[in-house]
Parts: sequence; structure tokens; C-alpha cells
Amino acid sequence: MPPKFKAPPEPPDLLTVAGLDGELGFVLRMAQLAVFDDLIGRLKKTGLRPSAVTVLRLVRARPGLNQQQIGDALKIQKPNLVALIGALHKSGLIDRQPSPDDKRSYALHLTEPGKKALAKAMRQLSAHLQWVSGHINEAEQTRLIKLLNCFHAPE
Amino acid sequence: MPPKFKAPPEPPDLLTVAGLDGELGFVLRMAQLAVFDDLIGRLKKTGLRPSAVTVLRLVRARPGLNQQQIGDALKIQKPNLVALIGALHKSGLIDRQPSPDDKRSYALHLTEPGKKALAKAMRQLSAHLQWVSGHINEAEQTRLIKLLNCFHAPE
DNA sequence: TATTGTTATACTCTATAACTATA
DNA sequence: TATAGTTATAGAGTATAACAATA
Repeated sequence: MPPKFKAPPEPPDLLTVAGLDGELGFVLRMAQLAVFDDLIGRLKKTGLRPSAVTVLRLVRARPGLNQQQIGDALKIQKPNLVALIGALHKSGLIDRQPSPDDKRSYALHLTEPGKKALAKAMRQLSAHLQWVSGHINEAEQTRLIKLLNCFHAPE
Repeated sequence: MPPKFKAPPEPPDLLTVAGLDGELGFVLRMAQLAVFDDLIGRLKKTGLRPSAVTVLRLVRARPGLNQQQIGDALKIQKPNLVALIGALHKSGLIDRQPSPDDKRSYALHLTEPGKKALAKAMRQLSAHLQWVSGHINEAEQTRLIKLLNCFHAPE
């Protein structure tokens, strides 16, 4: 029988000892930090934050959308959307038309520069998604998203 | 053959049309919002934020820890830890002893009130974990955490 | 009355540069 | 020189209350 070599005793990991790396909240936060770190880094080239890109994507998916509907979808409260939408409008990426059927709200549309900017952002998003795929294969990704939806889907 | 009833055509979901609910970043963010919403709500009773509870847990796991080590574990940068640790010290939950072997750093320990406060917070955390278990069973939770660790484990 | 968008405001979290005292 | 802790500061994100115009 060959002599037994004990593996050198690993120093017990601090997070493990504290029980943090087995807790959903903590792991969720750390994963989000890592994923958004990559995404934000790539979007730097476009001058847009993830939230701005998301707004542009919603407006492209449903031209004529108003702020309230965007806020509901992204769980951003009304006052906090004013600056975000305002900046997109000011930089000429979205257009605000007075809504025909409700004079209180604006119908939002992408401008031509807005479409171009979104296309550029989507190319960066593509690279980001490839980075994600480097960490977790497609099947696992689908499973992960399904599991995460346990929390945000039902509300 | 019984008559066929077509399901009423569901209005296509905005998030689905925009392709957001199939993207990890977005789903991750939404899940984290929901999970932390519950956790923060429960911790309100203790006057502590999740980050403060996490710091207390690390110090309990490794008495004598310094700020740098905490920052590394939680990915919080040094300047942003000063107020957090300072508040815990000011409210008497942690004790700062000058470190014997390195006069630049402080060795952190839980005080008796700190231990009590952490115990109280851990009871709220327990209730939170039960809430989590209401959304996703143990096996799925284990799988979810494993999948999320694909991102924060390797660095 | 209720809703859309807005202002004002405050609190948290995060990021960078520069200082101090030790090492 | 490098590291631990600090200060100052700025930028995001988020929360509440209240208002005008409209429904």
C-alpha cells in the first residue's frame, strides 16, 4: 500500500465559516455584482448605464410607451424615472410626443440616433452574454433563469 | 369531439417582447430586489442593514478580524467600510482593539450587546430563509446557489 | 377621486484620490 | 515601497411627500 499523503489542511474559508456562501441572499448579491461589473464595463463604450439600455429596449419593443409603464416593468418609481428618461430625451435618443388619448402622459419613441445607440449597446450586450456563457453553459443558464424567476415572476 | 375553446390571447408581456426576462442580468437583478426587499423588511426590527449583519457575522466567525479582511470578503472598498464599522462601534456592537502584531490595524470583536444584537438579527434571518423556502425547495435552492457560484467563486 | 409626470429632498451604496501612520 | 485606516468628495440608486394638469 502506498504511503498516504494527507492533503495540506486548507485554511477554512471565512465566508464558509460565517455560513454566508450557502445563503441565497449573499450569493445572489455577489453574482449580481460580478455580472453587472462585466456589463457596466462593456457599456462604458456606449456612454449608457444598464438601466438606460433597458429603457431603450422597452421603448423599441412597444413604441408609444409612457413612463408609468416603464416604471412598472422595471420596478423603478416615478420620481426616479424623470432624470433617466430626461437624460435620454436630452441626448436625443428618445422622442416625447404628447399622447393622443391621455394628455397627462407622453408617448415615447426611439429617434434615429436612439436606434443607432441601442444597436451599438446591443452589440456590447452580445459580448457580455458571451462572457456569461463562458461561466455557465446554455442548459444551466436556462435552469438558473427559471430558478431565479421563482422570486420575481409571481410578485 | 368536444368543441375547441381557444384560450383568450394573452397580451404579450412587455418584458418578454423586449427579451429581458430571458436574460441573466435582468432576472438576477429582479430576484435580488425581491429577496433583499424581504430581508431588509425583516431586519428593520433590529435597526441593522444586511451589510451590518454580515459584518457582525464575519467578526463572530473570526474574532480579531480587521477591516481590510472584511472588505475583501464582502467586496466593499476600504473608504466605504469606515462609516459602516464606525457605526457598529459607535453603537457599541463591536470593539476595536489595537492589533498586537500590526499597529496600523484594529482587531475587531463582538461586544456582549453585539452578540445579543446579532442573535436577534439571526432570528429575523431565519424567518427570511423560511420565506425563501416558500418560493423554492431545498434541492432547488442548493442547485441555484451552486449555479450562482459560477460567477462569484472563481473571481 | 385617481393617475401622469414633476419637484424637492434625503438616505444608501459605490468609486477615486490623497493623506497618516505604520510595516 | 507597500499596507491599514482615514478623509473628502462625487456619482448612482432609491424612498417619500407634495404639487399641477388631466382623467
